[in-house]
Amino acid sequence: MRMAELSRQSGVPTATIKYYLRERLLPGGETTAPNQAQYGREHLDRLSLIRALRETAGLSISTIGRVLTAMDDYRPGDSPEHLTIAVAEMSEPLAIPDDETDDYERARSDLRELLDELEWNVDTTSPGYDDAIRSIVALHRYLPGMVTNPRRLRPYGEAVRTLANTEIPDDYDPAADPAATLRFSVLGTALFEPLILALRKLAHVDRIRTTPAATWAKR
Amino acid sequence: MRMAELSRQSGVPTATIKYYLRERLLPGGETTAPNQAQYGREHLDRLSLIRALRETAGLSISTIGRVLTAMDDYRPGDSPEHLTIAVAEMSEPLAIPDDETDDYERARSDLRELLDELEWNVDTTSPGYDDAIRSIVALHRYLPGMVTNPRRLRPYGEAVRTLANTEIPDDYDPAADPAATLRFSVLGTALFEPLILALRKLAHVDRIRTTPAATWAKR
DNA sequence: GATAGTGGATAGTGACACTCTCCGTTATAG
DNA sequence: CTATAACGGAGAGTGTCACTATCCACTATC
Repeated sequence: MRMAELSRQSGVPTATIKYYLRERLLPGGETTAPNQAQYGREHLDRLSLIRALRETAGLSISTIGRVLTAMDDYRPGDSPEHLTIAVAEMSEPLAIPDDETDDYERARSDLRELLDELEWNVDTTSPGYDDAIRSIVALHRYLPGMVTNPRRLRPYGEAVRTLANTEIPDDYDPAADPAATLRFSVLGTALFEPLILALRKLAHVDRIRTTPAATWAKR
Repeated sequence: MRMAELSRQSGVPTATIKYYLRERLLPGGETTAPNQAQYGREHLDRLSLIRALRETAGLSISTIGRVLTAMDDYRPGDSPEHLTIAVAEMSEPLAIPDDETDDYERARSDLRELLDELEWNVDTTSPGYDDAIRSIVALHRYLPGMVTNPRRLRPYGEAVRTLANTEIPDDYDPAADPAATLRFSVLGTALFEPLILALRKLAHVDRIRTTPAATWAKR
């Protein structure tokens, strides 16, 4: 398969494929002549992964590059925890502005309290940790008076724990097919995110339409 | 308060404030002379809302414009369901490409089945509906073989329903302070989103580190 | 009355994700 | 064995976006 066919099957314009090649998101094909290369199923799969992360998850090209590099670095036999390294690359590391260390300290202690209460076996380098800090700081900043202690945050922790339990079943075996597991791990994280947010909005509508009816029915 | 002071208190550069004024995100101050205007607390609050939607929720300027317009159109006395109109503006309407109607039809029927099973009182115009369709289509497209019937999606629905129940408590009274309720509704939707996603990643790490230990401990 | 600051208009900037054009080379149809 | 189409690769160009900088005549304030 050469470029035109790769473009046709993937639905990605050749100019864009060339761009991804330049950015090293996509490995080059096997060159049969100075200006001829063969692409295979692997390129098709990689292209589909890139488009999913780009269009659906909204990641930038450079972030996708980091995620793909982390995925490529995975070796069968690595502990399953390595699966999370690629996921960690999906978010930016935390940079604390000089004048806001207090806010971050408070957020850190709130999160630590929450994680202790939930008895989660995670640490400050785990994927999601920095994002959680950022979110809690934003909550303090933009919804002043919003408490972010475990009493308030625990429902969120419990809700996502039940999700994690179904997403990673008891018989989950990362050793079975490491490449497929890795792909599923990254895509699952990225593709289910917008679904969760969308369903939450729908749940809000249902809740407003049904439960507090008594409050406004009498007006 | 004039522009320099508004900038100092909000932490937003004057050039950016002027830009928001041009884009009509921020109403002009009360003009006391051809080149003098007074700004108040309302401008400070609005600016904080804009920054939250921009920086934390990552919404575009034009989307923020639509959300703010919807918020401004809210009138005390409107049914609480109007609270969701501003939230609906946070997402793009669904545009179905000509050649993919089948995928969308399948996604629609899967979602309908799920909503029926959950007995949610929502419809196709509710905020989140189009996003959910988009997500399910992406799941089919990028994780072929992924089933999206209620058996798979129900845990997500149940998880966000418990969230909605704590986010909108039984004694929730939208008539109490409509402006504050509206602000809280929009900001709550936007600011808790990244927190949910971050906690989900942490839950995955915990799950991988604890439960399926038996699977890889023997290697 | 000097100087700093103001609101408003216009133009410029840098990042981003492509997209276009060109080139010499290679496949392939007639 | 041509003629033509397609190829891979390099570089420059494009459109959008969210600001940011520069001017300007005018106003506040010391």
